[in-house]
Amino acid sequence: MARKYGTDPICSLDYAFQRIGGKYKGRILWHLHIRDVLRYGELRKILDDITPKMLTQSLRELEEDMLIHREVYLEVPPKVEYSLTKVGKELVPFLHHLKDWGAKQIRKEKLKPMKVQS
Amino acid sequence: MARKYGTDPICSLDYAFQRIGGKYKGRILWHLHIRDVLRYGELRKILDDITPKMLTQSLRELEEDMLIHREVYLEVPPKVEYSLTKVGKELVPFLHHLKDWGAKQIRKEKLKPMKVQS
DNA sequence: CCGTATCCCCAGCGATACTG
DNA sequence: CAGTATCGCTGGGGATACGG
Repeated sequence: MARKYGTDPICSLDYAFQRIGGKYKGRILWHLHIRDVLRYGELRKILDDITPKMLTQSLRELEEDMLIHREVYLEVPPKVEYSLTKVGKELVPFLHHLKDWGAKQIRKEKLKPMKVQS
Repeated sequence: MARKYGTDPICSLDYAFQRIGGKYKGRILWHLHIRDVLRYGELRKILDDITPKMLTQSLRELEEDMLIHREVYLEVPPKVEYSLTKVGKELVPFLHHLKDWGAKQIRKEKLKPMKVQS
């Protein structure tokens, strides 16, 4: 394999986007920040638009990039917990900022449709 | 059309990622921050791995989302300048920190290949 | 409960040529 | 100079079924 990402990163910004880009990674990191520790099934419920395949895939890549930690408990029934690593936690302020920015834009959009009026 | 993005955003974080995600948008915003104003041809040179199609497409979407401003000068030869809007500038701290984070990870990776040694 | 294994689709991206 | 127009590809993502 040797190529996890489509292309080599052009710069550090590119590098960062390759790691936290994708459809679900931002939200996964965010919820792990909010709840601190989450089990596989909990993540699946929270991100209720995700398939098991995509969830596993996203989690594996985040783990490989050292952004999250995976703790397996050898029990019956099995139990697996995910949490942010130190490196992953360093991204929290930025996710927060980005989230606030997004919320602000959404609020603005909601006020716009008034454009078409007499 | 009516659907510029594949899916409706699930939350504000999702919303934000839909706007600045994609392969080039982050870098475009970043360079507009650094250089303040850039012409089409200048952007094309700086992002030297981009095709005119992708550059135009990215710029149009960023403009539609009010993150950048497009100023056309009716001259011969034609001249078009791009710059960040107020809303776009609000993303700069985020991009800055994300870039620093990326740079830090890259530095770490460079020290790792020592793993395979006697 | 926590995942794999398959198969498939499509939107994002790329290459190239052309134009006001 | 600053873009369009066309066509083609490919890998990220989706649906569904199954396994330890």
